Amino acid sequence: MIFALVDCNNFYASCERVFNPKLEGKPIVVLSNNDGVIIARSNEAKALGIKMATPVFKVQNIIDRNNVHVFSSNYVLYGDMSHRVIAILKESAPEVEIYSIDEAFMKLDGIQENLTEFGRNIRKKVLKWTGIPVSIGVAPTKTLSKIANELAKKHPQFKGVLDLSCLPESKLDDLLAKVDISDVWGIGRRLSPMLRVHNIKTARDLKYASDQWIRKCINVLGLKTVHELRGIPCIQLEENPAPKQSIASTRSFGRPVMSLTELKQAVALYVTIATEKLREGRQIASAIQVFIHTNFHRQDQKQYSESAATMLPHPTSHSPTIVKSAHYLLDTIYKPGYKYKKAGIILTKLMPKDQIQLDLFKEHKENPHQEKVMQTLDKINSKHGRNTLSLAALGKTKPWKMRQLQKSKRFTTNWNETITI
DNA sequence: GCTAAATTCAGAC
DNA sequence: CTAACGGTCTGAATTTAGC
Repeated sequence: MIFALVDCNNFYASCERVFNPKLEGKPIVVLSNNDGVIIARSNEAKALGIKMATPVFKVQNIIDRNNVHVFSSNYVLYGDMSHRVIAILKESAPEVEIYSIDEAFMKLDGIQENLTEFGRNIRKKVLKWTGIPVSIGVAPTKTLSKIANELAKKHPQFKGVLDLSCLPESKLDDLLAKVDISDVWGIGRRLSPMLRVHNIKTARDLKYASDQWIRKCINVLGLKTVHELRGIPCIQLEENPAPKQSIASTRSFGRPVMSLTELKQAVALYVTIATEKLREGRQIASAIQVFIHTNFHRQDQKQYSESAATMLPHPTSHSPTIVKSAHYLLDTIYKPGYKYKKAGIILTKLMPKDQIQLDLFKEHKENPHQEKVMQTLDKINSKHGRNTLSLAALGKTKPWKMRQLQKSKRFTTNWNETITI
């Protein structure tokens, strides 16, 4: 088998740069929702020592001194750019798995061409048509293609494309010996230190670890990783992802929230967001969880964190019904006197819309009227823009809504935002 | 003491 | 100027509940 992993370089930062070419060569960072932490950096920002997931205030002086350009995250823009990149990949190979907003696996079996050349062509095309630079790693397993991609990105001599599929074993091992254990797909912050203690420090060390030991000290996923490093494919390409099992919508607030009224407005908004996704996937939810908590980072303030869950009256995607349940749960967990920082809802026990499990003892049919109302609402909002029509429960002012002070325009999806001067 | 369900942990990006 | 630290999702392991 031959896999390719295509990964957009510094994706969010690159998207910002496409529509603002003056930023070429300049340091850029993109912030999380609520402008709290750094979630993407251009190469220039990385070179300044700005690390991933750092709270902005901790590197504010580096930002100021070096005139780093700072953006709030603009998911509408990034999502649209992602679609454009994926569309090009899909016309280049028959089997493509969209792995994340900035990554895709491709199956390259049966391609006669030299695979490095093939990769270079894709790279050129994506850059020309979208403005986004990508790196491509080719290998006999997904895990190795991830490593190939990392190496392609890191070492300029590969010009963005590295094919490990035709390398002799000893050469491959030399490369794997240069890959830190924490950079192996599936080895995270708990396993890396544990493995290092046992003298497994590189991808090569892990490749030659004993199966029994790995099974005992990690788990079956660890074993799969090891086999994949040996070139034995254990993780298949998933072109059609399984339907979602849960849908969450959770946000930090732009300022502390104390009142139940405001929490209810926020939670109603999160239900709206989650049920839109639910209906888009033609699913319905059977249960809901709600949680609230104070700011964990404020040791000077009293802390409170609670969650609660309930079954919905019947499986549904009707937002007013779900808001009612969410508000009921909020009533049970809310305690006055705390400064809440974050709230969220999670829809669970999802099922396909057309396969409602009928309860033997309950006379409940999905109300066709409710379904119609939701369809009409979705139609209006897709035609006239999100939020054209929304529940009164969201409130009008939303003083708690997240900060996004430095957001770029939605250049590719909104007519009013296409031109900048 | 078993299985099933719920919860927690760890991982990814 | 203040004060300031993401969001979504999955699969396995672990814990708890129900018999």
